[in-house]
Amino acid sequence: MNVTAPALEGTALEAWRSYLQSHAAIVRELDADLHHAHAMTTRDYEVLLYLAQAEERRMAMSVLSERTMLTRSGITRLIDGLVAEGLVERVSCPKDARISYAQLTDSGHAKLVSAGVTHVAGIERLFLTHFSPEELDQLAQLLGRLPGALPETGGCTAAAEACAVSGPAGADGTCSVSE
Amino acid sequence: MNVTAPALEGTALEAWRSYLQSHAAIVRELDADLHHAHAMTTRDYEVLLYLAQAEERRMAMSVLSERTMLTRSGITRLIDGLVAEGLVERVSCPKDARISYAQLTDSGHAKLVSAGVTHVAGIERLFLTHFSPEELDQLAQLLGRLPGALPETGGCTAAAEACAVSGPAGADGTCSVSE
DNA sequence: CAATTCTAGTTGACCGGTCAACCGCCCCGG
DNA sequence: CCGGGGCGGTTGACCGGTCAACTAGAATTG
Repeated sequence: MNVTAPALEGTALEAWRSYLQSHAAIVRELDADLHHAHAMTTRDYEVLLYLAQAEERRMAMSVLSERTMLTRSGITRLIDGLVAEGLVERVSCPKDARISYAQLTDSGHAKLVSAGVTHVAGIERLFLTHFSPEELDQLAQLLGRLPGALPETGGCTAAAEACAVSGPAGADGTCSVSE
Repeated sequence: MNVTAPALEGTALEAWRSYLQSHAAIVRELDADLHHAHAMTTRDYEVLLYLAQAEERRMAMSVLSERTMLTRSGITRLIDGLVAEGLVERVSCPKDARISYAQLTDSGHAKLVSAGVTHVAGIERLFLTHFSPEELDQLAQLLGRLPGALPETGGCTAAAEACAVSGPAGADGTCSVSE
């Protein structure tokens, strides 16, 4: 008996396996870096970055939950943590009393900035340095076809777009955070 | 203030972001498939596959924990679950009473086989179909350089090697399970 | 052989996340 | 204007995993 579809033999699988394994290893390491250097989770970093990029540095919980691909309760709890550390505040919306915003504090912003340095360095070291610029283009072009990847914005104009931080689940942006 | 290292602008990031996002989306979907069709976790699938490929269809807990990149306690609990479902049995080692093996039962094997069909189909659908054979080679070649990926076995001989199922954390093999 | 030390596995406490139930508030139709 | 339904957010119960402490059995050494 054989579980393998006939098509799945030889090198096709190698791409898949490298894809999986490298991802696991890289993400693990990035997490460890961030945790070690800033006592912070990749998730934390991600939402801090989202907030920093947002209008007024605040976002409604549910918007945040969509972006991060966490459930609403998940985001509630994550923000609870950030609030406890003073990196974020909850502010309520005058227009709609149901909404509560998570707003980046100054200390949250500062922490994001310093964490960003190590995080970006990690991406550089673990991913980018392994390829030439042409190869990175190639990769972007190939991986862009996969489900979930942005459909390869051929010459996207605004930094805003290019910056749109990571995406579903455990992504991490690497964008400018201006001030 | 700017978090981004100067080098990290433009398209370089696109490769990284597609890499992250596609992985999240694909893995999520694969998980959902497996869960929906077989009420089983990708982790479960992974260890069942390891067991199926192992000598005598059994492995010591700690070996299993290395392979799956779970902690020993994690593997204990995971196996607890599989035992409860009757997919695996614990058998003790006559030579060394400290060791206990997890051994695949017939029903576990059957379940693996049927789950394998849907899982492999998922990989096909979500990953492989997006590329031509040449592109898959390219990808394998590029991704193979990343940390954690096997170093591109140029013409690896044995199926055994090619089959060495996924790797660290949440990998999933796609190999033959013969009997 | 006894004492030490190392290894395999399990267990308890906890953590980060989900799911489902819930509360409070908006909004829309009588 | 008020009653019901839908939406935003939080909360409780649980789950899958880690870490640290522990137990039992090997191995090593004097």
